[in-house]
Amino acid sequence: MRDADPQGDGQMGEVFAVAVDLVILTIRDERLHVLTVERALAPFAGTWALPGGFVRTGEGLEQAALRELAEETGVDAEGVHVEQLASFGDPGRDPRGRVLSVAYLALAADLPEPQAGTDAARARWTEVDRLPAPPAFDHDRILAAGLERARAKLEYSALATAFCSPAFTIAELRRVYEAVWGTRLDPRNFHRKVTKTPGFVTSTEQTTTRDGGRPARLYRPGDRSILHPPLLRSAGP
Amino acid sequence: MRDADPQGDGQMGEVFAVAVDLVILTIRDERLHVLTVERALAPFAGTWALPGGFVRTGEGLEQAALRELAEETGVDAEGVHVEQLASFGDPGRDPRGRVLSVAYLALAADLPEPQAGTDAARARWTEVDRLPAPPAFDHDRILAAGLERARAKLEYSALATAFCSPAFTIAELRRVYEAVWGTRLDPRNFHRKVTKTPGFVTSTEQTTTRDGGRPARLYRPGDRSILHPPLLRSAGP
DNA sequence: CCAAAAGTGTTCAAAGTACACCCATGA
DNA sequence: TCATGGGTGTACTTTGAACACTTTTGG
Repeated sequence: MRDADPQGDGQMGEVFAVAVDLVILTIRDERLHVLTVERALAPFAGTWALPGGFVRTGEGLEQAALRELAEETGVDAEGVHVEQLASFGDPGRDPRGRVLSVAYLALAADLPEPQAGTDAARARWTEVDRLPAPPAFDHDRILAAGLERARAKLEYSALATAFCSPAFTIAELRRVYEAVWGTRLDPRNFHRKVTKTPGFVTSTEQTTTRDGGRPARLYRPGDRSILHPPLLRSAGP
Repeated sequence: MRDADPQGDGQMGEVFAVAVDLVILTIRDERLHVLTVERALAPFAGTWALPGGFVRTGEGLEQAALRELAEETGVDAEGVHVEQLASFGDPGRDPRGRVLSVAYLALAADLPEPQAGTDAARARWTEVDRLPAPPAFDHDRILAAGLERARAKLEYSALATAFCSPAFTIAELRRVYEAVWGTRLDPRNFHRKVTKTPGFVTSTEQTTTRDGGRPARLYRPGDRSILHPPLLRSAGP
């Protein structure tokens, strides 16, 4: 099978168009938001969708994702976490033909209001649990996969720092967890846990009072992406 | 971008062939093995590769993965865990043209010696840390992703039961962890931990003496796929 | 001064670790 | 009988949860 002509005639392999779609998450006003666009053209004109587009000739997948990210948000890859999420390629998911979409998950600190890209689509931040249903294509499944991935990875990785500005306080990091998980965490125990997990955050000498009260020390992301031990959501009572 | 003709002319989107490749893992002789094929045709004739093939017209991605799995192992999906792993589609990864490969991870109980599929390729089980280097295409990266996924998921999911026969003993389950992680676990504490994690395994009334010694109770996989609390690899001393 | 948030100490409970010990089989 | 692995009890250590308390700023 592997040896069929890759430009096959449909016997050994169908011809696909390949798109990248992005689940771009950020935290605004202590709530989790996703970047959505309103489709201008058919199919699904007028309904919301995830930003994305086709992979160009000679372009890598992640390269395409970063290009779309820049087009939609005006942000270069600097400081934004991007990882591949999953691929969706079942027949019939796009009425125009056989389209495989490679979904990417991007996590960013609070970004400026997005600029519409070169395509005529209005982009905006939407709170994830106030989305109008349903989106174009199978983008509800893609978004669900992105949210699940983000929620799970907060537990055992240092991913939460990707939602923070380059220098952040422990309280700001805690509000990331609270927004993504929809829970409340004890500020004092959280502080201890984070600062005692090796490689999670590294202390700077600076402090800030931007949250009011006593000055809080500023931290930068640590050098480890996997946390041992993980920060577990409690199973609940 | 999303609105380009999906059968585009290379301006708005390149034409891809889409393949599925499988990382099929099992445990034989208490060691982790992966199913490999020896390529008969160019490119990379004579080198090992992961089993896989092109997605056919009108065929879903997982459907294609299950078909390849059946072709290579003679096993139907029954009792085999299959999940999507990641996609690899950078230009140049296949000398024949632009090929995107959607990799799947499959975990199975010890299977009979594989039958070669319809393609002229010899398939066999290979111990994962005794693989001759390097494989065809970027299959070393795909395999590495599969191993990492399997190792990580054992911690926080009930995935290990996918490596066991339908009725298994706790010791057999423990040997799965030991093989995949390459560690030793205390049989007594492991037993308690597994049987006290709700939904991990469900007890049957039967016992077996196939491992020698006192009869061991047989278990079936439980109803939960996510474990709370997880079975953690220790960070080490 | 007070309010607010940062950060530390302390206590109790829950979970993990190590290992002594008994159990039920086959040879 | 002994060897072998299954399974339980228990003591000790580590971690987590709850919360009283002190610290350092702004107003």
